Amino acid sequence: MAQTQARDKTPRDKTPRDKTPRDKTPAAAPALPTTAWAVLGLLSFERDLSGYDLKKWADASLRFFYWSPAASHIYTELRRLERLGYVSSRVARQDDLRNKRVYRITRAGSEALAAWLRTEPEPTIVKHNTLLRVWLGHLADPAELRAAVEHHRAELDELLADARGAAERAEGDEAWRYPQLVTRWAVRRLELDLELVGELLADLDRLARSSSGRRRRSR
Amino acid sequence: MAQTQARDKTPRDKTPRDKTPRDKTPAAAPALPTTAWAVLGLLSFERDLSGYDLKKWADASLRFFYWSPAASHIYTELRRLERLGYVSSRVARQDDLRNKRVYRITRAGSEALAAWLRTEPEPTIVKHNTLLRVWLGHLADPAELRAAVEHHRAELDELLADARGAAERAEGDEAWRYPQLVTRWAVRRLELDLELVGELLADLDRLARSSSGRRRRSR
DNA sequence: CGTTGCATGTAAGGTGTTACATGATTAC
DNA sequence: GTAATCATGTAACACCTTACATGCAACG
Repeated sequence: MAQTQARDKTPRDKTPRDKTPRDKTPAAAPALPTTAWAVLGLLSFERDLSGYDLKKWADASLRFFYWSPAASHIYTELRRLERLGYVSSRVARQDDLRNKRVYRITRAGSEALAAWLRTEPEPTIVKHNTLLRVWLGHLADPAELRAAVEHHRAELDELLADARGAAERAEGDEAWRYPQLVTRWAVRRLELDLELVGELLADLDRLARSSSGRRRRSR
Repeated sequence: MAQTQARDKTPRDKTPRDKTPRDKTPAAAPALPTTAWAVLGLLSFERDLSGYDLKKWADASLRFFYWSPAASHIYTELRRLERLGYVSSRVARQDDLRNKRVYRITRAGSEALAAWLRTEPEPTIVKHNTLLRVWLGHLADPAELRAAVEHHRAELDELLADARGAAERAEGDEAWRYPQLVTRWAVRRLELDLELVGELLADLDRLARSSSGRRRRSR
């Protein structure tokens, strides 16, 4: 009962639902998709980042415990945040490269972000697409099932390597202690996940062996 | 680089994209949202289930390692599956209760499902909304941060209890060995998650103590 | 000379959610 | 009497993705 429900939207009251805040007081954080808060959060660490920078940052940090939005999505959210007054932007001239638009969090943005942090966290979302296939194992060829799980293991390996890299790179910096904490947590979690995958493979093999007596597989 | 990308859609070729299969040979599984396969998968275990039944089933199994679709969504997917010929339905009369429409997987449905199982699993999706808040800990009050994590722990506790219940209930049944395997896996994973949350709380406390010297919190 | 990185954005549309409507029966 | 369970469905729409367009600079 915990996993599904969502980021409570503003009650649907038929009016075209104006996105601009109805008054100046930012008391409670207005309903925004988590992506917007995540992008704003990235800008709370470093100023003058471009959409392109933010995408790279997201890939190098958010990705390990949340997920990384599409680049085009980041640009869209940035424009929304600017409309709300949560970020300001300016064009940074680069003589060697193309000019870029860099963003900076505003006072109002910091306050809104802090207010959002005080709201109750949405439930964790886990969609384990490999497990879903294992769950339907009675319809699959044991060897192919195994291959799917091993493919998943390879992905975890890669993700873990990346997360470890990120954890090392993040070391030492004062202001980044919380992201560090989370990155280390992500590493530990991926390690445990890999252990579980190992057990899963063993279970799978046992199951395949035990039913190989009257093996009546089509195809 | 693994977490984001998605269920590769059929290449966008401008034509209105007919959903009905273009010919009779079901060779490759047509692109369908995972939810559709999950619903079809539920029907591969038991026949003559109503939309209502399926929702309950999803809540009692899928939920622990995937997620549980909204009831209205299940009804929509069932109609799509029937249009595709993957399920058939009939009205089951009930004299005590309202009549209901029950569904059954067809031959074509089983084959399409098996074909889908042979496709490469989509990457695992994890959106850890509590960790996202911890990640932004420098903007939060330590006590409130702790409360958020404890709230998450309570949710995990509840989910774990439910998963354990499901694991017990599923025991013994021949045809359900794979779902059992997955449910047990989900239980183990939730247990590990709870351990990690404990560690996280300890880390958080350490961090809060170490920085309580020049505590300069706004508000 | 093709690919990769930098850099931004539009358009289309799929996936899934909430809100709500409806209505009967059983349980407290 | 009122809440919960059974049972199905429509409408609106938020969220996010892919495909694609554009263009320059550097690298091999």
